[in-house]
Amino acid sequence: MQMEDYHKSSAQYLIGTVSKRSGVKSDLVRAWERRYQAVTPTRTAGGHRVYSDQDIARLKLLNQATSHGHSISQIAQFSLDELKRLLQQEDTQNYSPVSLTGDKRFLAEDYIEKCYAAVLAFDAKTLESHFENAIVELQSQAFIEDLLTPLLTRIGERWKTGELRPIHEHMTSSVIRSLTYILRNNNPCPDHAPRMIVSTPIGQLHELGALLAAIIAELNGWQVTYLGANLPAEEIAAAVKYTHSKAVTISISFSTDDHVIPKEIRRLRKLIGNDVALIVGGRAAACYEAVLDEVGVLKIESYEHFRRILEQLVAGS
Amino acid sequence: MQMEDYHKSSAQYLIGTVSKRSGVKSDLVRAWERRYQAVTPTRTAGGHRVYSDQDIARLKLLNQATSHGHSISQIAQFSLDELKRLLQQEDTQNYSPVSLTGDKRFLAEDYIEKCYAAVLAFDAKTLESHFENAIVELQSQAFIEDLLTPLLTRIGERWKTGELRPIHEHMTSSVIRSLTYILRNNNPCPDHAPRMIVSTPIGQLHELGALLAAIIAELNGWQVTYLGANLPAEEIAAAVKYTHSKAVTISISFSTDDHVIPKEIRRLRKLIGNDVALIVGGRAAACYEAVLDEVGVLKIESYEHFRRILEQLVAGS
DNA sequence: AATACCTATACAATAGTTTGACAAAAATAT
DNA sequence: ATATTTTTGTCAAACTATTGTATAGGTATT
Repeated sequence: MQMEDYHKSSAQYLIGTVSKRSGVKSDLVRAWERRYQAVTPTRTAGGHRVYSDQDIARLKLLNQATSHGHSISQIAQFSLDELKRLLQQEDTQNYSPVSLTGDKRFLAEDYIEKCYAAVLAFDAKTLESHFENAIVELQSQAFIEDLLTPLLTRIGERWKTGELRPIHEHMTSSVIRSLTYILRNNNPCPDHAPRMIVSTPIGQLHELGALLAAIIAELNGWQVTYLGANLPAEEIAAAVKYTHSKAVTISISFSTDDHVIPKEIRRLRKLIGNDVALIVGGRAAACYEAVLDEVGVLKIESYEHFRRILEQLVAGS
Repeated sequence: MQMEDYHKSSAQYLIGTVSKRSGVKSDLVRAWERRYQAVTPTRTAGGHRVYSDQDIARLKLLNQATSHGHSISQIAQFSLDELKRLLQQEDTQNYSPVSLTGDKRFLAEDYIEKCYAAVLAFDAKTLESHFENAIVELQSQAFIEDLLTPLLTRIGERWKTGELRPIHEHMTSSVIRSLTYILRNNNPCPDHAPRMIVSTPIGQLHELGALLAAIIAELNGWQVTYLGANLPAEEIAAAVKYTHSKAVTISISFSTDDHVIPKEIRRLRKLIGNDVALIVGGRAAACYEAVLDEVGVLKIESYEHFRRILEQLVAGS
């Protein structure tokens, strides 16, 4: 999985580079290894030591710690976290930092608050940096489920009450769209992944739901083409044809009293044929129950439910 | 299938070309192949090595990575993605490699063709990978100027003639939006960068122009908040207030005969006041000359001109 | 025929390895 | 307080690995 790739690609530096980066002389690096196993590099076929980024970080911290008066023999075997804590305690003689042991649910809630605050303050940079940290801390899975889904739901609600303006949503989707890149690279999709088109029908300008669906599908092994909001049925159908997609997901966030949406859905079904799965999600999807049932649509009821739908589609082909 | 033909048809360079483009001497390219299988070119009937674009990008990255202290034997077999990640992490610590003299203009034209072909084939994955390689090969600056600008212009034209459909544009902007992330990380913006809002006025659904403006501004040291397309003046103005922006850039791609645009522009100027610069670009901007002059708008005439505007705004504050 | 590319081998410059020694500093015992 | 250990950083010698480059003789392409 990702973890393994990550480790594989992190064994890479020879001792000279490590020395420059960490500030610990080569001889000393070797001595610390010999005497206390402070680091345990792998070796090349020829016997040269090969270090990872973690090792460099470790040596940096050890170096700092020793110059703060700690004896190398005592701290050589500390973990990265322990070393960080050590130095933090010393730098800021204040109280101890956050407990890292807390379960992810709590962590995610914390992030939701921070992210929502950034949205409210219209601070894209901070929002992006919170997201980046959250992806690392929570792993993609929990990031989507425990942070992104509830956050976007909340944004949808607050938008209705007038606490948030359209631009808050625009800004948020802009940030999330650029994050897609990281998420995709964390989970490179297989070569013969099933394809999917994600969009929003004409008249529906809110794209957060669609964006979320696209991300979830990508993380579950689909190759997604995300088209953004507000597209007529013909266009969506054309994209399906071009990409030979097996499924289309559209998101409906607001109900309108005209008949545009039902018409579009019927048209879309006719254009893509019955072999392509049509999936509909979004807060207002329930308002069109009748049409959806009529044309054979899979309705998304929850995050879990969407995942099950995706799995079944892969299995049943 | 088309996909595969398409990929295969791009394997075509001999070692001399590869050497010039990647900056790795021919002898060394061969040595890296012999010793570590860093690249695995195909061969002509006569035994000459034949390389693909991917190989060139790969060698370029390997070259950069080695000058960053990685040992070639350790990284030679890394995938393109792993190498990119490697260098991205390091770009955070800043380090600018020497740019080669090779004529980028020609290279960029080559990329334009490839990218356009991918757009036409509606192949998002390939398009993204071309963009990624191009950013590495051309450096951000030339990527924008010699590849992205002409490519988007061409897409705009072909859209008019009906060769391309709306979804082609949607797909392209989707890909470019997620690339924003790389570009931003290549050029981290300073802490006290001037801020700018970029959007498209109500009724204008084409966002490629705005997207381009946002990217250019970011590369020139602005902190940009990109809001996407189709926003009323009130919203744009609110975003300006929230972010304390010094400038607003809006893009107008199509002229409509109603009076929506002129009204929106007048309203926008009134709402943001005279202290905030109002910049307008886009193919159809010229159609509204009268209003633009009336309310004091900076019109973008070319890539170069836009950059000058940006510089003057920074200087004159 | 000229140029560019091929293989194979060689070679020098770095940069890394081990083993062991040594003195300054710090800790401990007297 | 003084003497004795222990810890710790540094260095040197002899040797090996890595890596970029060079040379020689031949082949492919234009």
